[in-house]
Amino acid sequence: MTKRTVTIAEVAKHAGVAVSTVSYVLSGKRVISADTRRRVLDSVRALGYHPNAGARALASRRANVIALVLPLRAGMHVPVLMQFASSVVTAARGFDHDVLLLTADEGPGGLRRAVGSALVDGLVLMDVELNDPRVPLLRELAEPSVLIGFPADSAGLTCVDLDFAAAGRRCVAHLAERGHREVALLGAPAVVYERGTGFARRTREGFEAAIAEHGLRGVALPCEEAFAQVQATVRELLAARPGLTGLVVHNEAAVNHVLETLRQLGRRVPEDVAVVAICPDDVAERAGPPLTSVLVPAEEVGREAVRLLMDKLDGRAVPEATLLEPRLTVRASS
Amino acid sequence: MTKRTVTIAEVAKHAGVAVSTVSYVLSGKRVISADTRRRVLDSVRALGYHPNAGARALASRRANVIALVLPLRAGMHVPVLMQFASSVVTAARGFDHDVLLLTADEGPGGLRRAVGSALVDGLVLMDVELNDPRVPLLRELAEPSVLIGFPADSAGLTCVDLDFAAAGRRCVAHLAERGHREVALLGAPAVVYERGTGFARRTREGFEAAIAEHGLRGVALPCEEAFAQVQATVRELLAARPGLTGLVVHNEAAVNHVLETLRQLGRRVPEDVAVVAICPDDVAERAGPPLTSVLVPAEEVGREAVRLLMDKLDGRAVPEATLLEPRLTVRASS
DNA sequence: CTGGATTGTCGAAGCGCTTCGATTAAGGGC
DNA sequence: GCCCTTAATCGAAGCGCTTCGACAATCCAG
Repeated sequence: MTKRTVTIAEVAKHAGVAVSTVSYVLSGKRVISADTRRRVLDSVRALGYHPNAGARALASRRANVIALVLPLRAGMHVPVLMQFASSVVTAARGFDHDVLLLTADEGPGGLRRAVGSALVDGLVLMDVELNDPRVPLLRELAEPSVLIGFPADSAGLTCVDLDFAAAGRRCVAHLAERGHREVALLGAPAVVYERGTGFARRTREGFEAAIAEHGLRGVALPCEEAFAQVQATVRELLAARPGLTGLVVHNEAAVNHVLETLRQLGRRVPEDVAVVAICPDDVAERAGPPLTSVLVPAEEVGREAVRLLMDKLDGRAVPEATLLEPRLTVRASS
Repeated sequence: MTKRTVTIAEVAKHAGVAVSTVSYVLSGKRVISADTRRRVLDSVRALGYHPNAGARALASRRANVIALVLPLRAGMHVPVLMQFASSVVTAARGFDHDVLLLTADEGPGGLRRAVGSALVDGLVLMDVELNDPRVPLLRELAEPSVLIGFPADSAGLTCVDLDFAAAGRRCVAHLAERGHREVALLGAPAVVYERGTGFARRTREGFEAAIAEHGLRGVALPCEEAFAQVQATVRELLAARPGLTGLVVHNEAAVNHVLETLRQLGRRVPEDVAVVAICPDDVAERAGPPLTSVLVPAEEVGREAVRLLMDKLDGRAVPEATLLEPRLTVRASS
């Protein structure tokens, strides 16, 4: 069907116009008469023309590609990353851009190379931590960029994330509304807090602020993910706080273990203990019972990140911080 | 530090050589004296030179980029995809290639565009199903490619995957060795079999072949993922087959629910029922008790896919099918 | 009518790189 | 010592596209 490789010159000849006219039809950067435009587009279709990406990038100094930079230890916090990635690609395609996948494993050289070689026009960094080593590099490169997550010093950077503090508050507010007076947060494993991962800390801060505000009693505890450890944590928690009737779980790997332990201890959910989780919807829906939850809106975060980056690439001003509102879905656990 | 954008001409001037000499030093395609080479490389470093990717692609007709094509409904089978992606990127970088992320959501046009515009030199398709719509397109495009997973008709295509049939057999063999005589496979949700997803079916076939071979009694059942449904399935299974003492679970979302149900029914693992899972190591390790498991070696599959693609790009012959041997890790559940 | 805008199209000059001869300088056989 | 290799480097011609200035044709105010 289509010839081996069709160039703009062949399209121009086929349509009986100059090469530059074809280019202007395709880019819309100059006015071309409707008649000519139609003929050109017909030729494009007839020949199966696709502009050569390299040539275009070279001439226009725009690759129309953005980089999506994976976090360092890809092992962590994994399932949601794929959703980010997927939505970033979809959103970018909506702006006629492609997405290059980069890992931070390659070190600073990798980013420097991608930017220096003009492979990409901008960067989206996923899962940024409080003291992320990619951040100083980013400042040095001065390439348009958007971070998913907040570093310790976010001055001058464009960051997007779910408002985890609000999510923590939202969960507590929900439990307070339901009449619970003593609650607890089971969060990420201790090592995650130590590493300074923003989302874990911010949820805890939101949780603590909200229990103060609502006049509840409560604690925030880290929570490991192995069954035996979860079991021990939950046992100790309930033993230490017999009056506890509300639980916020921000740990999707542990949440099923938490539920099982409650059942083992004879605590019914939601009659004896109400549970609210911060986790993806599929985990919440599959749990027994299905969990009232706040979702990390990966889809929306990715889309927003791309939108912001496109604004920056086009020289528009963007807000430094974009925090997405948590939405709580009530299911059977509260 | 580094100037705005350094070109090869500036490097050449700085080193006192011709532009082409710099190019040959960098590509190694012609012999350059050790002395000149050193001077050129010094200049490259001093100026912070990065070859412009677009120009290079245009002149050499090689983008040094491969496409990684996500499956259609990214929702399915998700966590492992990120591991694939990550290992594909790492492997590709080892061959001095970058990775462009494409979704199948964009439809055939997306692939056609990426290939037609010479954005990419080759394709890796993730999570290929038996009747994957991307496959006919791939044949039409005739672009070097490697599939992760096997379509119904894989003639002429290069495919890589874990040998799921062998994995199913391996699990049964392990249970047979431990003296179990009646076993069952709890697999993917019914809809996955109906869609014709290769890995689910092949595991079941391996399982069925192996129980025949070892003279065991057994059934293979699909398994939904919601807690209540898993519970019902396990209850019915145990009621129908009181002599059952071995379970193979090929469903990482359901496996914790299966374990809880066994506990509820008073069946101890491994004393009363042995469980072997096909799932990522982290899920197996976090379970209670930690599960004997066969891992989907995502890391290795990704690396292998890239190696094969590079061979094809360099015109080397490659085997059509590459099946990776399953490795079984014995933990506390068998 | 005429002259200055406006509209639509063309041609050519790059963008930064690779690659193909061509060229020069040594090296070696006789 | 001469001629033919071989080794090392150079120069120039593109690769396919965008973009700028120029130009012809059309328009409309005066």
